[in-house]
Amino acid sequence: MISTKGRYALRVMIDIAQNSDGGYIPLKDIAERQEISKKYLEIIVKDMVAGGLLKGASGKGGGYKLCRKPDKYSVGEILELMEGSMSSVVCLADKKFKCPRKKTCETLPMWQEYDEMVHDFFYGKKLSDLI
Amino acid sequence: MISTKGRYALRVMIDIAQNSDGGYIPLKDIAERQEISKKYLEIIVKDMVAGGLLKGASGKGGGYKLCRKPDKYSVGEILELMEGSMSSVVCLADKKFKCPRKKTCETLPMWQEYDEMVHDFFYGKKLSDLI
DNA sequence: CCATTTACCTACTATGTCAATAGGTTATTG
DNA sequence: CAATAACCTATTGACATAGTAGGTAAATGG
Repeated sequence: MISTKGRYALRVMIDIAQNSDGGYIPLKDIAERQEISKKYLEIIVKDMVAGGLLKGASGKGGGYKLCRKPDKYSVGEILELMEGSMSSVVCLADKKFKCPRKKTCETLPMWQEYDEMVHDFFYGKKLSDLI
Repeated sequence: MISTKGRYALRVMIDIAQNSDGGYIPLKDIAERQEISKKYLEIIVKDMVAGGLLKGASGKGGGYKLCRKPDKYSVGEILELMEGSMSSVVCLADKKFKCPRKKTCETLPMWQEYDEMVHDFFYGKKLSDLI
């Protein structure tokens, strides 16, 4: 299940894409439009800046803006940053996780197939497709 | 992320399908083969009986067996029973959840499309496909 | 008929994540 | 230099996960 972090992040991106003319948008405005607590959004937006999705600027006239054009962001990239690994099972989420049943596991191929499908879906969708 | 409940349930089903000749398989045997705590499996298997996936029998010669042939179980049915709703977002998981942004939500169509894809994937896969 | 086997039942717990809230400090600019 | 806005650390309540613990009830083979 996608948590608020991923969903809100997506909405922030869309909000900025729709309301910015290239300048910075203060978080206060985004929070009001999206009806999400500004305090909570601060946490989310901080991760988005650290992850290279947004650029932030302090002081008067500051706020947040996109780093790229909307068609250069995939939804998968945004979700993966906020939600951590998008893998369906631990076995595939953690590279260091060495399952002793790996060779004989009857379900692993299905999880792999599933993960691939999900990956393709979300990385195929661009931010621009949502606007 | 699929939890142990869903994953273990699937493994129990496969284990029974592979090791039963139509008779009951004691949980002790399944737990040993699968290397999962028997105590924990009890909880899982209990839900599976209640959900109509397995049939249980007490006493000597008892245990668990499948109710149907493996090709009559879909993976989706098993996962949905153990994990609850398979929906990607709250908005779609809870029928009673009335989102005030439903009409204007830019992301909802994507979640719907995603949920449909996931549903088709897991309901298309049968238990017999995993054996 | 009874000891053994097995399912079935209730309760508890440690750990972690989610979704926030609270209260500050730093940076920028009109 | 005051207002604006990002940035930072810490805390919290609620809930889910992944079990553990210790029993009772039912069925059967000897």
